[in-house]
Amino acid sequence: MSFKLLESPRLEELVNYIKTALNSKSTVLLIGECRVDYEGRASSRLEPGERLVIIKQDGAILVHRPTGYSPVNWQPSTSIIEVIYKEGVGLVIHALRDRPREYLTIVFTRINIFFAGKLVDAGNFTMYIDEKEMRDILANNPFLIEDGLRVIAVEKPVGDGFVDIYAIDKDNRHVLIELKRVTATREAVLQLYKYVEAYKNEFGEKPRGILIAPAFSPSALETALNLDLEYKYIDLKKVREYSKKKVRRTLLSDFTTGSKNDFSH
Amino acid sequence: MSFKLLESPRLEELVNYIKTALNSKSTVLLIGECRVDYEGRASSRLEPGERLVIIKQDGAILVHRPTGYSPVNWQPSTSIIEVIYKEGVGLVIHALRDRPREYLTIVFTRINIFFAGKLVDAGNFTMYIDEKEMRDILANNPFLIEDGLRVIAVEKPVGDGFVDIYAIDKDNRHVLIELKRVTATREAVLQLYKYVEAYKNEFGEKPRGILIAPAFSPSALETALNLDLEYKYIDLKKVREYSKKKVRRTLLSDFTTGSKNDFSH
DNA sequence: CTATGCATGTCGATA
DNA sequence: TATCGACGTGCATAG
Repeated sequence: MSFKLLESPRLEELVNYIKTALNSKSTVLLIGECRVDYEGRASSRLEPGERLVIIKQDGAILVHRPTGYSPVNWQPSTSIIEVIYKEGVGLVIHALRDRPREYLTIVFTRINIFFAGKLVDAGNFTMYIDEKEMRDILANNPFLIEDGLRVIAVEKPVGDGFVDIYAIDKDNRHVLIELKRVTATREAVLQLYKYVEAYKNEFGEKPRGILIAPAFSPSALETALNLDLEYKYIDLKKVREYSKKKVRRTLLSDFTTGSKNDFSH
Repeated sequence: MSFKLLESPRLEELVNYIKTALNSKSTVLLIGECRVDYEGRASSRLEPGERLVIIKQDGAILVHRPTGYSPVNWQPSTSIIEVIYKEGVGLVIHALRDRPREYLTIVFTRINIFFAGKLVDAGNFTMYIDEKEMRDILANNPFLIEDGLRVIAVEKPVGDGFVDIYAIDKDNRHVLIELKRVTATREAVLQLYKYVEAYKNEFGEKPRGILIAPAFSPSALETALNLDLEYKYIDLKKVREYSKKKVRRTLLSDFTTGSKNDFSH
């Protein structure tokens, strides 16, 4: 990684550093005092304070306060970025986004740290269980849901939606299965209900509706009961064992014991 | 702002710097090569690459790749953070979150930049139009919706939800109004439909249902038609004019003209 | 503390 | 390109 680092630079001289960095698709970090205006789908104003501003290699901009997960202001990667020094005002960074049309303006009155560097990051990112994979695993291993279940289709179009799994049970009844990877809410039950009703209208036969999730909110359980829908708890750890991707678990104990080989590949 | 900045530090010596920084509730930035494992609601693995890691003053952790708005991995502010140097492995940062129980592990094999500083940020943040304010403005100025409309309540409980505005029209018909600050989708129409149906069941009278938004998706329009619901376009700029908060617009021209007093307060 | 719905949601897939 | 649905959604608020 090649980078440029400046401590407490003068704002005037920084303009060209930033422009150069942006032109060469570097990642820029600025730490200092600024205020921020945003105007677009909504509008906001952030009064002066010390923040971290990140301008990424694809033009994404993040303004982070010293606390919290979310950036207080931002612009996704489609931005056009201008950098100007205005005497008596400060270092002005202006980001324009098309569709939706949005403006973001950052005005620095002091900068403590400037960093610009080309980060090289080709590392692969794998998410091991998302809802799609959970669906595929259960579709390929329907006994995890119920004995004697035969899966006919995944993402079967029903009404104006798609039910996750469509199957026939051991008594030859039709089954619509809706999956949630997290706690199922009433919304999930209503979604399943919509499918069941649409299926009934479309195919003339009322199917069983089963909601599968690792947990259920009370209102979900109540609604399921009222709407004559079934629900079934699923153990994600168990599902994960059937994943084709090998998942290497990282445990807290890896770091609290003295073992040195936890990360050997 | 007091801060500590190190260029290409040795990982061994960095451990104490980081611990000290975290203890004193400083914001920590690390730029270097790392890999990341996550395990919780889902699991993920990020192979080695150069990234920016932010540990905020409240314990929020963000791992940012050189592109994109979203952090590739993160932990919100409820984390417990451990920092360990493991010979032959690297600098290990471990963040544990309760509820939901989630583990995040970052392993640095090289660090180019270490920054730790106490950012002072008391600046006020104002969002000028969110849905709540849009609702209040329309409730206080119902003529913006329709002539002769009398608002009875906002956030009126209907069924197991709350309709944004409840009103009586000039013909004394009951009206349920659902607001969207952005393009209304079919989901928004279905939500309104739920309220209209629930109201009918609860109060024995079928109310008018009006969906108000600056734009509508085709399926929203179609669904509204099918479900006998009304829709009305609203101009957010017009609504904004009735806002009690004075909005001072920040325009691109502010920075492209020579004026120096654009940010005077 | 849980449940509910908004968000400048963002992001990917799809028609 | 617009629309749709998922997300490790996060987050505030109401009950």
